[in-house]
Amino acid sequence: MQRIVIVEDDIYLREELIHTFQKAGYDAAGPASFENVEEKVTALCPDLAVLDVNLPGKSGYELCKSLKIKASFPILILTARDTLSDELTALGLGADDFLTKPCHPRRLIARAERLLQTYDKGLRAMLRVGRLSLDTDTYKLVCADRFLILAETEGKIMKLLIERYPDTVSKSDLFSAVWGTEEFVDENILQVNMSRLRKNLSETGMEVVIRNIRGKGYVLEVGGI
Amino acid sequence: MQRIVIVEDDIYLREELIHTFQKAGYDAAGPASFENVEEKVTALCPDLAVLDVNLPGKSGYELCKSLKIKASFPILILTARDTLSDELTALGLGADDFLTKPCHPRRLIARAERLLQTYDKGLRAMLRVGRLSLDTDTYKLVCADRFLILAETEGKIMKLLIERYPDTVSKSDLFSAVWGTEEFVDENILQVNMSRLRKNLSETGMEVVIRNIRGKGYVLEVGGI
DNA sequence: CTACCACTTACAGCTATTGTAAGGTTTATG
DNA sequence: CATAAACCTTACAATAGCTGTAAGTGGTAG
Repeated sequence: MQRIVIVEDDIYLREELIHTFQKAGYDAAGPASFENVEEKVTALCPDLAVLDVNLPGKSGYELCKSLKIKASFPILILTARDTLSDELTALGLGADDFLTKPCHPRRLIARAERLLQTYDKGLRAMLRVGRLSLDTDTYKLVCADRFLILAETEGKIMKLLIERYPDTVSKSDLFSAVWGTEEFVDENILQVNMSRLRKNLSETGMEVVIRNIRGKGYVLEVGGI
Repeated sequence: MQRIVIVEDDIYLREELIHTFQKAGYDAAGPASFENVEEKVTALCPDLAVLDVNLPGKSGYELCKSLKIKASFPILILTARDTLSDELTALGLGADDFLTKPCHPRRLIARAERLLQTYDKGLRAMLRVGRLSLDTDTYKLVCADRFLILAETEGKIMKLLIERYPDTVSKSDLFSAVWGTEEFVDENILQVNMSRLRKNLSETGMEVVIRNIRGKGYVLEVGGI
């Protein structure tokens, strides 16, 4: 479930926002007091922060700026209708999106979902099996405290093995996934790349093994699962 | 602050563990009821889970196994002294570390810290400025929904610009960081690579600009901060 | 205007990756 | 235990992408 943090001083509006998001299936929460708000927000590891910048003492602007520097999540700014968005951009806040309040809940949800989707793409590149993860853009394979950057062909093999884990992957599936054809012209090329991949895995000392099932294909075996 | 989740059915032991970790400066918490424990644990995005496998109904083993498959955090297993760790490994739990209870708080903290450190390394490779992040192993640069994989030289330049953000970085600093020498033999090479880097950034449509300060050096400017 | 700093493009050497070739090892089976 | 099929490994050459050099253009301060 995706977590949304609401930063809003008006208690009624805050509860309403939280309720709106909860109804929409999100894990929504918001701090009641504003001491160390920044820490409170980041500690929650939210997927999205909804932030009212018209907080008491103008601190909302500062909070937005400092969150922006470190945040790994998008920020949706709520602002009173009479505060021009030009003013906000002029202040260099540059949030991911703006919305003037009061606003229709459906409009808010729609904007929030757009932001969540956009930011999610960055994470979609990560495949995971147990403590093993693979970045399918760079083919960086991480396992516990070790990592390994695979060449493209080896990376594609690893990708399929992880996607199909814990099932055995047939050779023809590997051929179509890596070379785009089932009629493998040279049967050997897969084995050569398997060999290279296995060598890399063992040289890095990763507890990851690719086991061959005679006549069936290959399976991934991850240590510590 | 790093978050540690405790899964322990004995209420007294649970509170003691939580207290121990809180005293040590961690954000510790643990669910009181065991419905949907798995969801509850993952929803908290912990940096470490401490798990008593002797939960009622043997469900502790199942929980550990299913967490292990998806978890991005290490798991420290607590087990009664009479349950042999061999039995645990035999069950294919393969946790990141074991500890028999009761155990000395300092011992527990030490083990936990070792695990946190180990897993942290994978994240240390990530530099961040606002919504911009750089993996210094692969030089994958991510900004909002776009990404770009930089060549080594361009990546090293980007790395220094991010590390020094928002300061201006002098040419000689760039030379020593990228080529390891301040006496830049050919002044041009830096500009060539700057040119390539800028071209890549703009072609990807990233809101990231490298500005030249005549006679001083270069600064990074990230959109949306 | 001019000297200096900054930018861009083209080119050639180098390195990592890839597929081919050839030969070795393991495993199932009669 | 002999044989064939499946699987594994190493070496080599072609290729593609990265890097620095060269050479020339554009912009700015004094």
